[in-house]
Amino acid sequence: MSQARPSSIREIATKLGVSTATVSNALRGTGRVSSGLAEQIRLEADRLGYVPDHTARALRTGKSNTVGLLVPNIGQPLFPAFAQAIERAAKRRGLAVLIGDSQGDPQQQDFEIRNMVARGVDALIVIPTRGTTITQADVPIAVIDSAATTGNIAASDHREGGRLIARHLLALGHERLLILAGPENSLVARERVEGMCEVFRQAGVEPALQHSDATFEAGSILGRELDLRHFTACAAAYDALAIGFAIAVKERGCSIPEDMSLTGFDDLMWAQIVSPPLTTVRQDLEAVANHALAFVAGETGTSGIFPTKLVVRQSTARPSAFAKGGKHAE
Amino acid sequence: MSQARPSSIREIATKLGVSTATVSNALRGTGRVSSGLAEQIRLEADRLGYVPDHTARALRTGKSNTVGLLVPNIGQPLFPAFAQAIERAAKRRGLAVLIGDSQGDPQQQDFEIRNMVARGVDALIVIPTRGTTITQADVPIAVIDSAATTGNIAASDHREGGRLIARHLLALGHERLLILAGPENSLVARERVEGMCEVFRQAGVEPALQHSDATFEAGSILGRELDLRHFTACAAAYDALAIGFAIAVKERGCSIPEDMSLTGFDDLMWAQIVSPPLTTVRQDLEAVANHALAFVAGETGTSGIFPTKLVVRQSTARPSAFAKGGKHAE
DNA sequence: CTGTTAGCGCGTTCAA
DNA sequence: TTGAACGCGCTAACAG
Repeated sequence: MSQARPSSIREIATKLGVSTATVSNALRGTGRVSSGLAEQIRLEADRLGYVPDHTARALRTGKSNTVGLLVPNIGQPLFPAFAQAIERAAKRRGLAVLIGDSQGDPQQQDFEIRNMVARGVDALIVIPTRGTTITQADVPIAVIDSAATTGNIAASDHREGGRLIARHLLALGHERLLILAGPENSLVARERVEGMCEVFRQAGVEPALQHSDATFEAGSILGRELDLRHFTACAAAYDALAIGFAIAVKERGCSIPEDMSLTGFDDLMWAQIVSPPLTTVRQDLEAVANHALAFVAGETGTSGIFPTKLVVRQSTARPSAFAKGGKHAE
Repeated sequence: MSQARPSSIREIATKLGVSTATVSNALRGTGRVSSGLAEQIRLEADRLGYVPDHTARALRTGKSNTVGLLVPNIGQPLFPAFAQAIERAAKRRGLAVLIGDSQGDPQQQDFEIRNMVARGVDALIVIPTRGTTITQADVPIAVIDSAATTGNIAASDHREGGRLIARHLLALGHERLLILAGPENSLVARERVEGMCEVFRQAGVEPALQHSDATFEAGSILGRELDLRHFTACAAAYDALAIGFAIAVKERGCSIPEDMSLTGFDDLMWAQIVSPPLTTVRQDLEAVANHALAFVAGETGTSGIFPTKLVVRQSTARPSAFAKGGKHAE
């Protein structure tokens, strides 16, 4: 249907008997071209369905108008949400997004970074795989991780999010707390947990910490194996963890929130569809994404920390301990 | 840390007193270069950390080794899963993936296609937004939709998937069926539903069809509003629909699978975490993705239809009608 | 058989 | 407004 050779700037130039430079100028509004001629050129370009070749332009200008986005694992539901936010922020700036998945592997991550730079991305947005630091590359990099990460550029205020959760649970009257703290080497998880602990300790409450992967499965295992009798509430550092935990403890006859309150973190889509819907903390992904893009676009030179929001649903309630004297089902 | 100007082929050439052509030949193993010289060149390239400039190479060769992936909405959980599969398949072939989201908007979709072509992608993988046809572009396009779509290149056998569901429900003894058929203009949904209906009708069962969006919310509304008394089982064309439905009917006191069996379609991650875990059909995303890539890479010229798999979980059971005479709770 | 020269591709940019 | 150089890797034609 369409010609194999898309028309070039030269074709237009020849047809109108002008130079390629003039066409280039006219089409981009740069330089000085008489308005009449500019109009003709635009018309002819339209007629030919001319589309500038990004590749050639990139070669000449050194700008590809493409950013690379590197996520740790796009299979985990938070990252598609991030990717979507970043894609939107990029589109607003006329940038395309080259996506890569490090699949949880630091080597893969390094490889992808190099690869993307070689492919001429103007900048990189990296959500680092746990426990890794980003090696400087030849392009601006915006790291999205935790405020504590060296070189972090955009992040949610995970620590404050942890505080929100803790205050919520304290306000409900919980004093015997289990924290599903996630992986020990995750800075994000650490921030979340420290935020919680800080508030709990100020209230004279010492929570029990339990580390694990950040997955649904890990939560499920903990829910099956932990001794729940000592706790009236459980705060997880990730929704996935909380959801896995919820399902496992329900099978043991522990009902949420009657026997135990439960909170997550991230407000994944799941959080509202599990039963009971999960009280959790939502990140402002749009804001984080936008700041990351603004940074690599040179619009700002500072890093941004963005507030999170407590989302209260039905998985938290006052402890039944008040009524039942601390006994749990089973 | 690193020099701003990545070293070029010329730099190596100058340093070794040879021509750029020789360097190019040596580095890519083409042409004739004595093995000794080739080795030296490779060493020097290594020492300088030389990385060929993809942009320049792309301009000269007309190949960018990049494919564009266009999804309808990356917020919907099936598409990240697809994206991941496609990214893997692309990586195996040394291709990078430029990702775009049409956000359910046909115009956006058109724009993205043009944009990606202008950016020099070698090929496009498009999962079309509902009810749209892909306009031919100047690069190979692999459309992933339904076997019935004109120009479809890779798809799961949605129709057979529908048959699997129907046979499963029939085998359990269900004869009064509700089908949540999804959007009327979705070819994928239509295939799934037709597969079901075909089997049901052969068994002399006429299911009731209910169209709606493919979303969790739509399922939820249907679950609240439909009159359930006539049905012992409900088969949804999408997991999201089934899950929304499940939660709504549970609130009405209808329990699954005791009062009503329920099936979904796609085997999203959610399907196993809702309660009860959902009986559904799983697509072989890897196979579909791989075929799409194989097609645009010219490895195959045919379209591929890939089998789906029934995943039986706890949302389906024999109808209680046998025991209770067809009465439902409420 | 080994290596070089010259110029391509295409939009941008600068001196004229 | 323009001609010509430019960016950088690739490649056909050519020379040693």
